[in-house]
Amino acid sequence: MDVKVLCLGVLSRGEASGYEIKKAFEEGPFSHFHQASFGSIYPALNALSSEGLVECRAQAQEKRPDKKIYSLTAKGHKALTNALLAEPDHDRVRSDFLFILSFAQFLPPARVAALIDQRIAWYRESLERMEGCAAANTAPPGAAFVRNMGIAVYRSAAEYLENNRDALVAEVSAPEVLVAE
Amino acid sequence: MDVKVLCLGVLSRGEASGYEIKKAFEEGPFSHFHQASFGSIYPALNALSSEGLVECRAQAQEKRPDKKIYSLTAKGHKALTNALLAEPDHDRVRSDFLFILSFAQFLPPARVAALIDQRIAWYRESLERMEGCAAANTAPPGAAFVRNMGIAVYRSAAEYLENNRDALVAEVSAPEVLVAE
DNA sequence: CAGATATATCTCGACCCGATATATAGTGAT
DNA sequence: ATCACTATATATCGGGTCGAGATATATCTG
Repeated sequence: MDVKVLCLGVLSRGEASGYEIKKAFEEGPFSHFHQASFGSIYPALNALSSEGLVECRAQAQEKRPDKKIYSLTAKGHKALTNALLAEPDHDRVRSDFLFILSFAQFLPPARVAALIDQRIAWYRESLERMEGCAAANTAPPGAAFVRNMGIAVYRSAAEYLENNRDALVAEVSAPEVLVAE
Repeated sequence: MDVKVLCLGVLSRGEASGYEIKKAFEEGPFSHFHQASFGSIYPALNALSSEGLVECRAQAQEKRPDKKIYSLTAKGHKALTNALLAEPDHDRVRSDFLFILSFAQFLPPARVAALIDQRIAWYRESLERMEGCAAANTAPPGAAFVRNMGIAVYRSAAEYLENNRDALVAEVSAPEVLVAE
């Protein structure tokens, strides 16, 4: 599942510029399970264009760089459905937060507490954004399913952090006295 | 948080070879929130070695390639605690599964069902492995905290899939009749 | 006894991210 | 009123990382 297929997927929801595709991965409906940078999106769009999978229409803008609006061709739509039929790669998660926390014994307790508090706040903000998205009714069934799964998972993560924060901070604060009891 | 720091972290739990470090990311305690390939681990170990952050002791093995066992130096441990104090990068998730599912309307319903069933089975297997890890009591507090968070999140993901599977399959099976009712 | 799996290191091409360059306009702070 | 930051918009480049394969051997499975 490379960036070319990712772009095809975003464009299947409607025409967009490279900049708008980036935003779909930053704040949009794909933000919690995929991302792509400009350094991969723009080359991908060029390749897609020369393969005839997308069409490009330049929109001249006053005092702004021309907006290049891309849209899916019939051939592009076929390529997308074909790519979606492939066996998905296993999920990949990279969380510096969890890596750092797993060495909590090397950190000052106050830092551990702050790290967890920041993360809880981030989850709560993301949840508000995801829940407040009114497009949930009009969205296709798959998109709604995936969005609700994101909400369920984020909620359980936030709850875990809230319920176990104090215990961890206490454990890294108190020296190994507990063992003696 | 590059692979060099990741290796330092694994080695802080005890000496290990490059092969064993890889396994820590594949099946071990880091598997659900970080990963690293040989193509990044071996160069990282070499760099770490020439910086004096790790020591290498070659263990000659009969009829096997020599095992190079790395261990943390005092300088390496200091570098690790220092790196852990940095602000963590935001988490990154890449899930082809969710990307594909978000376009469920382009897939045969049987494929959607199979995709979800496979994923439920994968979560259940992972949960068994994570829960069956007896080292939970002896593990340092941070590691146990992170492991239990993984269990909580995986469990809620599996439950969501189990509870919503049939509804999604029904929605992508039935044509847009529901709108008329 | 063949084939798969596990141990073990290492390299290389392809791919991708993050930073940076370029240009302009609006917004908030001092 | 000016300074700095953010947003819109495209594009490239260096460096980091992945996945696949090369190499070698032993053990387990059918």
